[in-house]
Amino acid sequence: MTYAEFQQRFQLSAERLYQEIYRANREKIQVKKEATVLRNLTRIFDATLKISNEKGFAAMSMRDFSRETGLSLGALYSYVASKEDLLEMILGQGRVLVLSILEEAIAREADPVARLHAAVRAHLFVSEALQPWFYFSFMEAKKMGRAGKEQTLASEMYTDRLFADILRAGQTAGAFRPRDPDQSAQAIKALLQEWYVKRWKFARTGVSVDRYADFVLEFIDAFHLPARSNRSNTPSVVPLPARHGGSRRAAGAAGKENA
Amino acid sequence: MTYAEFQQRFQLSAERLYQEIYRANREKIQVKKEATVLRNLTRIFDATLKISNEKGFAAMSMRDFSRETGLSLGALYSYVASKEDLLEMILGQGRVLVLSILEEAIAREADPVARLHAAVRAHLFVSEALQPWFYFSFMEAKKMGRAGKEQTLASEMYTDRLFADILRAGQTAGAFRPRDPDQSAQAIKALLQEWYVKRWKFARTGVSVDRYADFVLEFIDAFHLPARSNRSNTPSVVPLPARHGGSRRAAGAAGKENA
DNA sequence: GTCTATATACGGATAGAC
DNA sequence: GTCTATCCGTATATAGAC
Repeated sequence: MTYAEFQQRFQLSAERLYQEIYRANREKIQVKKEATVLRNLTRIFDATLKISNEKGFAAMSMRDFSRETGLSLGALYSYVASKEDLLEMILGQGRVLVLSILEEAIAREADPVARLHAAVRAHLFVSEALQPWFYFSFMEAKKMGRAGKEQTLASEMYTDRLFADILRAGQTAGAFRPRDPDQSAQAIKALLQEWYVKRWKFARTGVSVDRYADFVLEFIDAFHLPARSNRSNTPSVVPLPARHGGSRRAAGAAGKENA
Repeated sequence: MTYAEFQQRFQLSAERLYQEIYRANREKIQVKKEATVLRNLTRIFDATLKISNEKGFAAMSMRDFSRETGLSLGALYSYVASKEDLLEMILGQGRVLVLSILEEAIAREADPVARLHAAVRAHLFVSEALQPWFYFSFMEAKKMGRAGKEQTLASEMYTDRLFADILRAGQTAGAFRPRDPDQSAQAIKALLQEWYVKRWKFARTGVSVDRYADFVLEFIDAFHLPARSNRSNTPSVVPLPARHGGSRRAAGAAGKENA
């Protein structure tokens, strides 16, 4: 599957995420006219992700926030009960959406190798479609209260297990070589994480999700698949020609993970 | 090389890092008696890393800080000009130390495979010895001013290139298969980063640095080395037995990356 | 060198007019 | 529904005694 095909199938976007957050918090929001609420919540969430991903949620003042959204302080507080509430609204709902799509994407695959590939691609594609949210979630999750942290941890362990189970099943079926499934799952997730945490690097080198997905899968396959399917000296992912013009963007790139 | 051997050779510790920070900032510090300064700076840096790695540097108030160090607010300000200054002192000096050790560790290795292995092990071992600093640096680097961000970026690109150059040289020499050296370097760094960013996971599963180093090297080798050396079905890194008692620690673990 | 007490500003949050 | 004006706690940072 390519990213374009994924998008055609799942129609995943920030707007979709925002709608889900709205649906889950409808009663807490004072303003009632749906069209208005959706328009302003979009501004609110966009601004939160933008400012936070530049300098951190804690460093985002309500006044920065007011300026970026174009709404006054008073208006903001008729959408959001508190700054902490804003954090939990955003973090809470995203996880559900991500997991549901991941599961739907691998459900139809029976073959272990196909399941592994589908899961890797799906994770990369979801994090591509919702990159600012993923980065935000990664950086800010620890600042939530006790309940929020436990949910984050649970969801982290859930995806670890999702990958580990695919590997275990594949090893039992003889499709994968014997490798520690738990360590492999964690390593795979580290490679997936790289896509949304270090996105500015990929932007600089002009690597697309599809290209990165191919690369990651070759890397993972080389370790897990039997040697026979892994003897090639001509990878599908060939080196790019050196990009001498790339350094022009270097100066301002640190911290602009959200560009 | 094992971690124990690494430690015997380099004697790397938080104290060593703190001494280097002190040397680089000696004239800015008002207090002059060296023994006193070193004792209190140790408390100051330990407290900063501890509190920040729990809830973020921005959320650490000077009163938290005063309580943790056992020094009054007034005393703190005779060591540190401002909170921002504290951030830059800590982040600035660590990078230099890390790079010097990395280079020293690979200098004596001529063979490409040995160089790659030495670099991977050295990076893991340095980040093990200075884990709180690495985590802090990863999470807080973007909150620095313009100059600080550029240095961070430069150092990030420098290590990228260090790994990419080893791969390139090895490919020219025929020791590695043709794989995009830049993408590989980034992937390797993602695996190294996992060690200090998700440390609570390794603590939970009881994985040591040495064990993780073996795993990462097998993973990397499977992708880069010619198929002949990569056909084994009996990896040196065998799966651990399942740990059923592990979930007891689950509840409080999120956010305690620093334990 | 270290403390306590305090100046000063900035933060989140709310009241009430429109 | 949105705004302006403002409350009030907490933050960083400093002054000056010991």
